[in-house]
Amino acid sequence: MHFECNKMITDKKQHIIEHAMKLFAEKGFEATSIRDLAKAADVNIAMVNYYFGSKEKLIETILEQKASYMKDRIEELEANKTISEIDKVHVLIEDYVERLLSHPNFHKVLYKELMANNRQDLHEFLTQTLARNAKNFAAIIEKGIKQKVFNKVDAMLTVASIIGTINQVMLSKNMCNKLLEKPTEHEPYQDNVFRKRLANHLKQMMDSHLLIN
Amino acid sequence: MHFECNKMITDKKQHIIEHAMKLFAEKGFEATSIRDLAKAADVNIAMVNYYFGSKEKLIETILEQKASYMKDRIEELEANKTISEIDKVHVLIEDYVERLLSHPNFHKVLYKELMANNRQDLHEFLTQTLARNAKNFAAIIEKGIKQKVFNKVDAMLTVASIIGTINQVMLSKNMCNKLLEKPTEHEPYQDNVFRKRLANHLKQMMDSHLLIN
DNA sequence: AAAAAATAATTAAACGTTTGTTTAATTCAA
DNA sequence: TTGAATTAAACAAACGTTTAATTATTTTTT
Repeated sequence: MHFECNKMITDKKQHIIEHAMKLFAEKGFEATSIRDLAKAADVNIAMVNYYFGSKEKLIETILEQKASYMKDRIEELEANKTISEIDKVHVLIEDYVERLLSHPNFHKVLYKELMANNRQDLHEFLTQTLARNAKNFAAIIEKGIKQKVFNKVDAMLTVASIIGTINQVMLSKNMCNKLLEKPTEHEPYQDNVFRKRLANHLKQMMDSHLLIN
Repeated sequence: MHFECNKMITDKKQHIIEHAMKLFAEKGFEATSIRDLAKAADVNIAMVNYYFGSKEKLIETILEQKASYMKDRIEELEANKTISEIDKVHVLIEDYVERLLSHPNFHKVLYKELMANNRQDLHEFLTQTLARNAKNFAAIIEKGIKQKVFNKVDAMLTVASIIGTINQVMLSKNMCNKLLEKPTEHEPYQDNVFRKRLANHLKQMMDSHLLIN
C-alpha cells in the first residue's frame, strides 16, 4: 500500500477541503471554527494547520484550486471558428448553468469571499480570474457585433446579466423556492427541470437581445 | 435641550448603526468585533449591548429597518393604471439602479446575510421581503403578457435577470473596475455615467426581450 | 426655583468562552 | 530506525457580554 502514500495524503487533504467547503458555504468562513471543521471531517483539530499551515491558507487553497475552472472552456470556444457566435453564447449559458448549479457550496464560498474583500491577495486573484473570464465571454459578443449578426449591445454588461441571473437564483435556496412556489425542502439547483428553465430563459433573452431583427 | 432627549438617543443608535453597516459591509458580520465597531463609532464597547441587547440584535435591527425600502414603490406602480407596463419596467429599472447603487454598504450586508443562512428567523424575514418584491415586479410583467404587449417570457426569471445584473456589478468594486477598464481608485457606484450605462443596458435588453416584434 | 430623588447613559474592568495555533508525546508506516 | 502522521493538552489572544461604579439627565418634591 506504500506506493499510494502521496495519493492518500491528497485524499485526506481533499477530505478536509470538501468538508470545509460545505461548512464555509453554510456558515461562512469566519463563523466556521477549526473545531467545527475537525469534528465534521472527523480529524484532529491540529490536522488543518498540519496540512494547510493555517485557516487562511486553507480557504486560499480551496479557492485557488477551483476558481479557474471555467477558464479553458471559454478560451477554447472563443478560438473556435466553426461555431457561430450565437451558438457559442448558447453553449456558454448551458455550461455556466450546469457548472455553477452543480457546485452551490463552492459558489457560495467564492462569492462570499468576493464580497468580503478581506485577504487582499486572494481577493485580487479572484477578481482577476473572474474578470478575465468575463472579458473573454464579452469578446465573443463583440465579435458577433463586428460581424453584424448581433445588435450593438453593451457586451460587458450583457455578460454581467447572464452570470448575474444565475448568481441571483443561487443567492438563497430558500428564496429561490419561494419565487418558484416550491416547498422549502425542494432542491432547485439539482432539479433538471429548473436548470433547463433557467438556461432556456437566458438563451431566449439573449436571442432577442443580441440577434438583429 | 431636554426636550430632544428621545431624538438624541435615536441619533446615537443611528450613529452606531451607520458605522456598523460600514464595517459589516467591509469585513463581514462575524469578522467585525464589537471592539472594532466601538472604536470606529467612538463609543464605549458596552454601548452596543446597552442599546441593541446583543451583536445579533444589532444586525437584525439594521436589516429589518432597511430591507423593505423598495416595497411601497413597486406596489404603488403595480396598481397604477395610467402608465404602460413597459414604462413601469423602465421606472423600476431606474429605481433599482439608483437605490441599490446608492447604498452599497447596506447592499453588501444584506446579500452576505442572504447567502449566510445563519440566524434562521432573520433569513426567513429577508427572503420573504425580497421574494414579495420580486413577485410584485413579476406581476407587472405578467400583466403585460396578458395584455399581449409582452412576449411570453419567464416573468420570475426576467426579474431575476434585472436584479441579478445589478447585484453582479455590485459584487466587488474592484472587479467592476477591472471589467470597465477603470483605475482601482474609481468609484463606479457613485459614477452617474456608469449608473446611466447600467440602466440603459437593462432597459434596452428588456425592450427587446419583452416587447413583441 | 432649588433641592432631592430617580432614572438613564456611560465608563473601565472583569467575566467566562471560544478562537486559531503550537507543543510535545505517541502512533504508524517505510 | 527513521520520518511522517496523529493525538491530547496547553497557549495566548480575542471574542461577546456583564458587572458595578460613576456621571448626566429627568422627574418629583419641597
